[in-house]
Amino acid sequence: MATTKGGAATARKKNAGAGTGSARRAQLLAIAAEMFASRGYTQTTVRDIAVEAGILSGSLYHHFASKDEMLTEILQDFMGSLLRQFRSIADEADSPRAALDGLVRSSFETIHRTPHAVALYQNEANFLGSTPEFSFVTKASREVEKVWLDVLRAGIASGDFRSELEPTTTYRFIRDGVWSTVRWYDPRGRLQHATLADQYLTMLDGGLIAS
Amino acid sequence: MATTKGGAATARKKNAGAGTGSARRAQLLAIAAEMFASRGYTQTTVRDIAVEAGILSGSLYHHFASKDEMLTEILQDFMGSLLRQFRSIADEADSPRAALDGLVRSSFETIHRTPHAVALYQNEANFLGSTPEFSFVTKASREVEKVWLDVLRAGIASGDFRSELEPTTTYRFIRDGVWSTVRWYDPRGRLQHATLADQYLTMLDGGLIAS
DNA sequence: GTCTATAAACCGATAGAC
DNA sequence: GTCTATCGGTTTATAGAC
Repeated sequence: MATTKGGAATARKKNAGAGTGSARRAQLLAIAAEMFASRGYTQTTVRDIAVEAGILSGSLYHHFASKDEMLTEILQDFMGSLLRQFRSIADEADSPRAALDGLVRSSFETIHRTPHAVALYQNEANFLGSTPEFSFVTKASREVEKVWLDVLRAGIASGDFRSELEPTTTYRFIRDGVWSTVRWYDPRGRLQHATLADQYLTMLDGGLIAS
Repeated sequence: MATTKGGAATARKKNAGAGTGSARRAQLLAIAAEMFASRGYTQTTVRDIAVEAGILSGSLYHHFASKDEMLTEILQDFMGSLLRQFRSIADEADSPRAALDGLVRSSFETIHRTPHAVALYQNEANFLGSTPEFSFVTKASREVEKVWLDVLRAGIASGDFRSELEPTTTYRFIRDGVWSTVRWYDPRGRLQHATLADQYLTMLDGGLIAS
């Protein structure tokens, strides 16, 4: 744990000199993310990742200090960019309705763009939350929640959203309904992510019951 | 695999004679379910379960042929009773609206009553679906989907539900939104499952947007 | 940057005594 | 029904040659 950054520092140094970007490191992380997402973090062995990358398991430790470090880096990159994305959408929206619409569409876009990271977060976040090493995940989740809650509360206050809705519970229902999509959505299938967002917003905005 | 039922048969035999019910077996399964749900199936070791039960890991194999068998039995009991429950609700409902209302409320009730089994199904179903031994889970899931889809289609056909909704996608959104609740709902907390169902149905029926 | 070789720990499962 | 004792296999991770 104390030597956690050894391999990483070496890789970054070399990369900074070459100027090509740490392509190898990023490539290995992409492989790891896909396998972590599809078969689960604990079910994926470092051997599995190495074989998929065409090297031996020991060689992975030249790039990463531990298996945990791979997961940490994947989730940190994901949570960081997600939070920035959500904040900019909420900041630039003209109305609570437009903000919520943008947040939902951005979420489906994210599922389309980085399904592995989303699935990983979706499947392992609960377990990870209990270990101190991954407390940053819980922390980032709370920041994201704050953004959505502000939008919902503003909409209820302005009369745009129904006042019967309890903000926190409503947020959780929406969040889970949207992110769970990653379990069955196929990025290469015929159902486009924008269409999916349309369908979800149709249901969410107007409800199920015909008037 | 061939001797899968050895331990079980022994336990049931002894139990049938004593007439006390296979209380020990059920108790061990309850312990296993809770640990599988809270820290994940693969992250839970047979040693963990044994310690929690106050025995040694080897002793578990007197009751169960394998760790897999414990998971199978938990999920089989759960999926079976869930399917029966859903079918009876759909059959006895007077209208599509009443049927959907009943299905949703019954789901929240199930989360309240057996949170561990729900969480287990929610967290491991995707992974389990790929192994032939647990194909019964996927099969039961499809039967459940059929019940919900019939209700949604009937409601759209009768004009009770909005015709813009695509049944399959709508079902998945509802399913995920409802079942995901298990991740944050506390059965012993102050928020009752019936209240939660009310809040979800308020959002689902009428939508977010104020009229 | 990768390979060879291996350490150290852990896992599921078994055989047989009590 | 539980314990003692242990086997065989797998896992993460390390040290050092190339």
